[in-house]
Amino acid sequence: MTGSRAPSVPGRRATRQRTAIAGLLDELSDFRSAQEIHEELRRRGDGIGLTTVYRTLQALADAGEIDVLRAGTGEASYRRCSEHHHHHLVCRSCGKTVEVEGPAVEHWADRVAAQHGFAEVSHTVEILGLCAACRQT
Amino acid sequence: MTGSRAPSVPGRRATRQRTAIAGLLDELSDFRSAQEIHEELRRRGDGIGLTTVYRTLQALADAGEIDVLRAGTGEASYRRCSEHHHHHLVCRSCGKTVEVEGPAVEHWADRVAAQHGFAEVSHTVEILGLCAACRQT
DNA sequence: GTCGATAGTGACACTCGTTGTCGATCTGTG
DNA sequence: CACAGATCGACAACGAGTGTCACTATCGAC
Ligand SMILES: [Zn+2]
Ligand SMILES: [Zn+2]
Ligand SMILES: [Zn+2]
Ligand SMILES: [Zn+2]
Repeated sequence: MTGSRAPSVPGRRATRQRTAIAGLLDELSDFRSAQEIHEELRRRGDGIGLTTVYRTLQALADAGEIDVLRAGTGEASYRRCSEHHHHHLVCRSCGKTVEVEGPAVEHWADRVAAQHGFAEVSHTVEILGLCAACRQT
Repeated sequence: MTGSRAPSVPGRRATRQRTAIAGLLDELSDFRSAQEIHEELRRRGDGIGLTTVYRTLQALADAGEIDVLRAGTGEASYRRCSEHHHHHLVCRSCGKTVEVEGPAVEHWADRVAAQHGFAEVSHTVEILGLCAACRQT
């Protein structure tokens, strides 16, 4: 289903490393840090440099192919997401992630910004909590 | 008059450095990083260590006396805010900050989290844009 | 006012996520 | 296949933030 995503961008070559990273991201459903992704790839025997992982994730994020989540510590986490605009509901214990939408929020943000004379508006909305599974311990 | 905010907390002493930091925060209306606050205090002749600035801001944030904003880089910025729950509308060019409220957003976040079985919910909402002044250039 | 316990300070070393460097290597084209 | 240049990755460097610890300042007790 999430099969072959052509690099398509001119000057962007398909390499073993990029294929491995993209493949792993397709498997995972929660946000993972660059270091976690690097470790997992190494564990699987894919020799790959940490620098390359950082740069590839950065490029994918810039291209809008993956979402970035900056937790409290400033450490960035990455996740392959659907294309349309959405936000995340994340378990602060296990990292379980749910994509959520909220037209009301989108309108509110635009309206508030306009009322104060702001333009070219963007916004960040993240919801953190404890999922049902993590609560029953 | 945002005059004298008593340290009041037992074991919390009033020092020249803390008074200077609190005083500067009272003057400023936009988010400033620890380093910017440190520089400004030095410029004014208040000899003060960067470590102390970091720790004092951390303590004030923990005590809920100031708000923390983590920009894209992970660098934290601080600002004295009103006490009730609110969010921020920030100009990405000049840093001008407006406090905004949105009951609709609060309810939406709680409802969405509950629907997915999440508890102990918190959220982060920030709106970025270009203020009217910055647009006319 | 002075004394003393102790919270606070700050120069410095250090952590850690992330980025810069640059010679070696790989890819895709002609 | 040969080649230009994109890419890789080990290593060094960067920068925000924290830990350390000897020195200092605060403030309640006297
Ligand atoms: Zn969970
Ligand atoms: Zn949105
Ligand atoms: Zn502005
Ligand atoms: Zn809120």
